[in-house]
Amino acid sequence: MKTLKVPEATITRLSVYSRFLEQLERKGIVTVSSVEIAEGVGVGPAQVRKDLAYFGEFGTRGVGYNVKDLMRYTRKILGIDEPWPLILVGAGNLGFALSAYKGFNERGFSIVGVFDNDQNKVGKKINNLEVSPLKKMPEIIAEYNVKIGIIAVPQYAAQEIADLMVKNGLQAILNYAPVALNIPDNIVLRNVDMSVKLETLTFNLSRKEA
Amino acid sequence: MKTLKVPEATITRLSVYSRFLEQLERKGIVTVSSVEIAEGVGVGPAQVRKDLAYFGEFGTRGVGYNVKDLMRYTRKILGIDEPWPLILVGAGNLGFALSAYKGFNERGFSIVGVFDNDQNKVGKKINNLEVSPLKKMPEIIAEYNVKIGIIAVPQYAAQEIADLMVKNGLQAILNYAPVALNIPDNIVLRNVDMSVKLETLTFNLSRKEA
DNA sequence: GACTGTGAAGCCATTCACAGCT
DNA sequence: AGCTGTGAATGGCTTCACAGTC
Repeated sequence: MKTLKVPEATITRLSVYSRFLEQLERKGIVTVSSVEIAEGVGVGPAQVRKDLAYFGEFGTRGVGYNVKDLMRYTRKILGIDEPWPLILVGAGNLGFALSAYKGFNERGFSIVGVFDNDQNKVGKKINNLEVSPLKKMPEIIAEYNVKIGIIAVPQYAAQEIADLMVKNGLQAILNYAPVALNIPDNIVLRNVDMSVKLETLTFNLSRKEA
Repeated sequence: MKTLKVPEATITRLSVYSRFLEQLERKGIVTVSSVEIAEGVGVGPAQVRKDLAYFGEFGTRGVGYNVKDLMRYTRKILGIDEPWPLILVGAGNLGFALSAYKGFNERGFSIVGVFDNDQNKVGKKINNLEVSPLKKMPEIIAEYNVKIGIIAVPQYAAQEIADLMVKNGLQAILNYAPVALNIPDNIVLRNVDMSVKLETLTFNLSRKEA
């Protein structure tokens, strides 16, 4: 069992396999082969086996993988065998969108605090949670033992929020603001850009016509 | 000027550069170097130059790139020099989230129709647009000359909607349902999974502790 | 002197192909 | 016979390093 240097792409796919396995389990399917997983998620079978091989030997030769077990393993590897509390900063359109989204809960995440420094937004209910002022952040983080923060503020305010999150002890940040954040490298950072994927679509559409 | 085999990763970065250039332009900055772009978006300078080189020679040696021009070029390459009308299917939580999100508009996209086959949702207002029944899809597509559809329905309904979109002549699909869709390969498809990025965070957090 | 554009080198991820198990 | 696990081969993206231009 190797441990070092797992490609980021492998983690991404692992997350997809994990969700696919859940669907199989719900259908009562007991065993699955790498070919079936591959077809289900749209990658090659060798890729599936390679990805899993980074973490151990989960299958049985001649048989395949036990769906329930493999699902548990993938969740464990991804670190979602236990629930994660999140805080979200930015109660604008995107922040509202994110906190209303149920998909996070299904994967073991729950937003325990929403913050904004706009007085007009503080106190408003957003998906059953009251929007709090930024100064309450340390309190909520301590109460729920939060490690992960989501940034959904405008670009110009993002760095300031990131600094605040780091100062308050968060260890990972998911950033939806379209800007490169400057943070210590012991903090895990991922950036999400909602319109990038749309732009890869238009790139390909424009190109097809040319 | 080469044309073939542009890596998908290059398109993704191009989209990021394009947004960064917009910010520079708004600040009134006239010229920018590959090093500055690289620092601004978090990649290497050689990467920036290579990416741009796929599409032409936009810079001046010894000087750098003209911000306004390069911004226009990138938008042109990405196909977003003209606005794109979109339709969205699925008026649940995620659909609402997406249609409320202003970031799409800023990049030249506008949702011109929201559909759902749930009678309880049809007729409701969602961000100034009335939710329509699926059978109105052909009409809206024709009226606005829509080419791109967004799928934001539950996993079990996604394939059916994809088929419908293809039948109605859409040429590109952005799929938020966690399932591998089966569509003709002349249709451009991209999948978005909202929780994958969160799971790469938890993977890294769990690993750090171990 | 500064910075772009690019062939070549280096590196990393994916795919192949088969040995090994059931 | 069927399917996993994996070393080796392949392919592709990224980084280097420098020639070319202003």
